[in-house]
Amino acid sequence: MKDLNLNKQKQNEPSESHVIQHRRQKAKLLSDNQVPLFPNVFRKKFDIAQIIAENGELSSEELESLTHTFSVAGRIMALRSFGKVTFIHIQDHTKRIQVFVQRDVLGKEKYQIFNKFDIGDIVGVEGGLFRTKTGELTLKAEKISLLSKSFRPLPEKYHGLKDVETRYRQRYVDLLVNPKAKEIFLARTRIVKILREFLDQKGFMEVETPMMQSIPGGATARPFQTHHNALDMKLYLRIAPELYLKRLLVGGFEKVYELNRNFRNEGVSTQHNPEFTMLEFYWAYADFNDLMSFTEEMLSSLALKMFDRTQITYQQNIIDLGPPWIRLTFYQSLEIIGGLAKEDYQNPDNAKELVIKLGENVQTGEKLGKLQAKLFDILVEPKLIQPHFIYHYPTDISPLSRRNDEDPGITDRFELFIAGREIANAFSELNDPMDQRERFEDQTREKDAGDDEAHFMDEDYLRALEYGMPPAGGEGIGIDRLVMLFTDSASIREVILFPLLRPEVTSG
RNA sequence: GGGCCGUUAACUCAGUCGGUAGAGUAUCUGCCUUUUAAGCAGAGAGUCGCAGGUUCGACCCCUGCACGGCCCA
Repeated sequence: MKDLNLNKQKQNEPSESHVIQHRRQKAKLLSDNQVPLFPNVFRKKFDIAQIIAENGELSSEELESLTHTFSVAGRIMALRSFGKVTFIHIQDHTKRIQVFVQRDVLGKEKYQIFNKFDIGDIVGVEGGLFRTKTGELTLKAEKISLLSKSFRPLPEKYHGLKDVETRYRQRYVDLLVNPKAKEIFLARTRIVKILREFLDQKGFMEVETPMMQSIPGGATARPFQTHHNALDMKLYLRIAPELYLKRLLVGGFEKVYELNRNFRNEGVSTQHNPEFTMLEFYWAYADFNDLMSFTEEMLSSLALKMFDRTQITYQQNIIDLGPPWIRLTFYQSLEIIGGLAKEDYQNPDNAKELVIKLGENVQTGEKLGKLQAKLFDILVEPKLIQPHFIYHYPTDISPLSRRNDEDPGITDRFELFIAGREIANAFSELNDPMDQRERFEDQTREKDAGDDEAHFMDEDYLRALEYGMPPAGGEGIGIDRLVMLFTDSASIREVILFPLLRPEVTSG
């Protein structure tokens, strides 16, 4: 095989990295020598982790006495050549293992071909195991073949890929070179799986309801709009599955859940991505008190399954998810944690003045409940580091919740806060169609007054309630935030594989 | 939407009171049969985010824009 003599060749495309050009030329050289660049014929017999688990403890002598070979496939992540012998590390979806490649074993021709392989190439290897002088379990290659040629250089081996923008835009590279990134998404998958198992085991049934809705409901948020061409109709991406799941309670399913994407047309921050994942579940013949205990059990058992204990560390805070969690009413929290007196938050003028003093905007005609919620957001929420259930929210910010039997101004609703953030929102469901209609009408008035987050009127939902919905409790848990908590991630973008970014500016 | 910060080689980063750029890794060439951030010798590689302005001269100073990060709304 010829040498490349790359230095003598003029680079005619200066916009492209030299590494890429070199690799194109190498690829051509391999092709010219009848080495396929992307063959799909190799079948590996082992995952690397399996080989290490089953043989990692064996002595040199025991390894020598093994009669069978091992075949693995993976990406070359490191390459150290000594001329007639080369060490590489290959990585598959489980682990890395060192491979020792010798000219005397492969033969001159095949070794020369192997010498054209690059870091980043995916290869298949077959050979026996041995231990190097330094004791590392290593595969002695009897055969090594190219399975997929790589044309782009991987990031620097020591510092890895740090640039946050590149990590998000090219997550495939991030996952390849940053073990922490990979761990986060493995954890995410485990968390989701454990939650599903928990709900399944409790007799809940997973369902799928529309993500494209003609009336977006179930949350206070601005929706995305789209259009269906054939039916020539306006559609919205759902902001929540809530109203559909409750229709299913009317339909006779008593325990349902949905764990999937919602879309809200709002800004991007460390805690908001326009598309995000929610778990919502509805439980007939249960109320918000039942849901508090249920939530304690669900999340503490999740911690136990993930870490074998109920304590988790989040951004330097040790948070104990072991039940029972602190329970305070909304008003209690304003007083005890927010440091307010009754007249500060119960008198609308005082509340309004205080909100403005705290630097928040107030719209004209804003209801007391909304002002109180703003006071809560500023004065209370950031202080709720350990798990807190805050319950009995004002009725006028809870248009789908059942009123409290003693006090119609508040609802049987709670939110769960951990690490200063809302993790769950739950309530005894409002199943009185007359009350629900009035609440929708209220919301419609607010929408007309300019609140584009207010709820839409949904006549079909009201019709469903008129057939009769069993008394029930329902809850939503933000999965992204939960994963942040369990993976100690400061930004939601760390737990979303492909977070929303502005389009990349392509030069030329 | 506002404030602050960042953008220099494929990657990680230096850098200059304003005199058109450096290191390590990676790449290429040569040597090397137990290395592991391998080593040694040599070489190539940059529209200093983009566009204007000030200046004899701008990567550096000024303005605008783009993308990203953090904080605030």
